[in-house]
Amino acid sequence: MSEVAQLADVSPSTVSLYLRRPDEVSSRRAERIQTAIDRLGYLPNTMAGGLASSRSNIIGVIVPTITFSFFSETLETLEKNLRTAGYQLLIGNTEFDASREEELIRSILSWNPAGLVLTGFSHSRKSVSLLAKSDIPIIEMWDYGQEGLDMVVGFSHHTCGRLVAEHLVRHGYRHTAFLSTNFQRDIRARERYLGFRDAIADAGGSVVLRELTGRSNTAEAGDLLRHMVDDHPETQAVFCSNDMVALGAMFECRRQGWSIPERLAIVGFGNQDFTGSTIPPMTTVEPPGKRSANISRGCCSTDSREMTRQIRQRG
Amino acid sequence: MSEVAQLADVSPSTVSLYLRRPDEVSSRRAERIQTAIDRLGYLPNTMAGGLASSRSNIIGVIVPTITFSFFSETLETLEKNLRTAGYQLLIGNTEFDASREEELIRSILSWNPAGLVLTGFSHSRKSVSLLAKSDIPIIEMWDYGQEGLDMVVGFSHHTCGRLVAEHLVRHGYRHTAFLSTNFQRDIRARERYLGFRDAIADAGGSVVLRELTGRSNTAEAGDLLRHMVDDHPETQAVFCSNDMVALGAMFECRRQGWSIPERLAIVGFGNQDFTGSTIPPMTTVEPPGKRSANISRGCCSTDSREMTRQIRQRG
DNA sequence: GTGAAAGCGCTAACAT
DNA sequence: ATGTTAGCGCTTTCAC
Repeated sequence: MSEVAQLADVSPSTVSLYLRRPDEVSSRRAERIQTAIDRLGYLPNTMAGGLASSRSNIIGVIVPTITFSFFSETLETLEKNLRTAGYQLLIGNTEFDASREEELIRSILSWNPAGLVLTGFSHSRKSVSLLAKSDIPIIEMWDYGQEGLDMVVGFSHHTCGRLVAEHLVRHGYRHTAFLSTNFQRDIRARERYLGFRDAIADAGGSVVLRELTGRSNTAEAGDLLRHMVDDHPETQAVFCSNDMVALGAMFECRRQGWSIPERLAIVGFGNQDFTGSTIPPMTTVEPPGKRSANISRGCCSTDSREMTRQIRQRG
Repeated sequence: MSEVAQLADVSPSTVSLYLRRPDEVSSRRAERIQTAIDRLGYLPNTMAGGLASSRSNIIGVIVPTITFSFFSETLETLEKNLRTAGYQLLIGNTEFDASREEELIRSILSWNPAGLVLTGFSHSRKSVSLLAKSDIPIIEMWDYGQEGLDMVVGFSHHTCGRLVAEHLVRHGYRHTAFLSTNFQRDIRARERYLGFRDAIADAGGSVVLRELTGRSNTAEAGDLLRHMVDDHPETQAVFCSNDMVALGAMFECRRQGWSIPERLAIVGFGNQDFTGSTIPPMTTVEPPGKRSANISRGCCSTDSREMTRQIRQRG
């Protein structure tokens, strides 16, 4: 920067000012500075700036995995919105591991981030105390219904489960199943299950639970479904923890000659692009992943409950 | 840090040394320092450290989008491997926009990263000159066959297209189509098309090209396929630019009563999890996304051509 | 093995 | 609107 200042024949602080608030520098000098910057190919040193101002334009985002389409879409939307506000995302993925989350929080915090976005409410005790010490804005996303550390943007998975259950009951289904990715990994799938189970129970129906052992695996979903129906032939409807699981279930139905939804109704979660093209079109739930990006504009609505109502009835 | 030093009754530089190379500090003091760190909940300031040492543990990774499963899987694998080596990923997504890439390169470079991973060979002139000035290791991934800026890890999409074509020709198909996400966005899909087209031409066959207008859209893929077959009923096989497009194509076939692969063979790209569960199981290409992570261990093999041979013949 | 001193490249008062 | 000055919290010599 001092080189730029020298070449432009101004003081370093004027260059600094120009870089941060260009309109507070006279146009004559601004021009000279810009020329010098271009000539030298000057790139500011963000770390020096961050140290001096003791802040950064980094916003940490911690998700369980970026390979789930709803998380990667959330990230992409978040990034798109925050970028225009001048922020950079530092993305961490925990792989559904709490100790990994703690480690990530620690390392992100050490960057003096402008904010931190976490997934869900479940954090280690140490993570919580780390976060308590920092005074940056913290957002917990993708869940709703508990008291958060700071701000909460999300929806209630329990309610989501209830709504799907009520939807199915309304259509005459009583004997149901929940086909899920592993609860230990996917805590929110468990919440949806609990809400689903409660509402089905309220309606006097039954719920059979089946958890996959691996990560979201379409093939395993098919196998589990087949065995589940063997054990519980009365099952009329299956709520799957995500669209990929539901896709696996749909293919298995076809393999077994079970018509959808007459023999077995299938409901997904995620509203992935392909769900509108399956045969029959898949009934699924659209989580408000794209709206969560609004937090960047200070609109931290926690009242997104209504969004889980967005059950795409298709089947 | 000075607080820690005071509490542990050592000098700040000893604390610094302890943090970086613990075994070079006497165990007595090490213990005192660790106690002080725990008591104070001390978190190092990465930016100060980075400024002083003029390096960082950041590795920038720029991909077109994190919502394509092969990129998000590459990212996850990269992250897993680099994390153990003490690095942090700063992920940027260009949304297939070259000017956006330049912007990202600029902003990542300003963090003094330890390295930079780019997707493909296509960079703006300015990006190239920016990168030339920096002396950090640069990796171009997900493509192969051109001279790179520094290191290259990937495979030839052109060859991939050829191999799929040869595979189809070997199975007796001559009249083919290429159903693709938009070439302007997905340059590598275009490369696969070119290789495919050349090899089909060599075999005396025909190729009809259809590009989607939006982003990977299963529904649009179905529509395009239908119209394409209307126009070219002689078509026997379709190579799709990714598995999602292929999924849309498969559903459309079923909708139209076209048996796979008798009426129409479908080949995908990506080897996504679900491809093994479709009816019939989808023939697809497994890109070496997970092996690209080996770059972290200094193994920058560019000879990954053989990997495109991993055509999962299933149909 | 440990500490003192000198920066790293900026920003943020403040004075002009 | 511009320049001067004093750090930001570390790392890195270099003595000891």
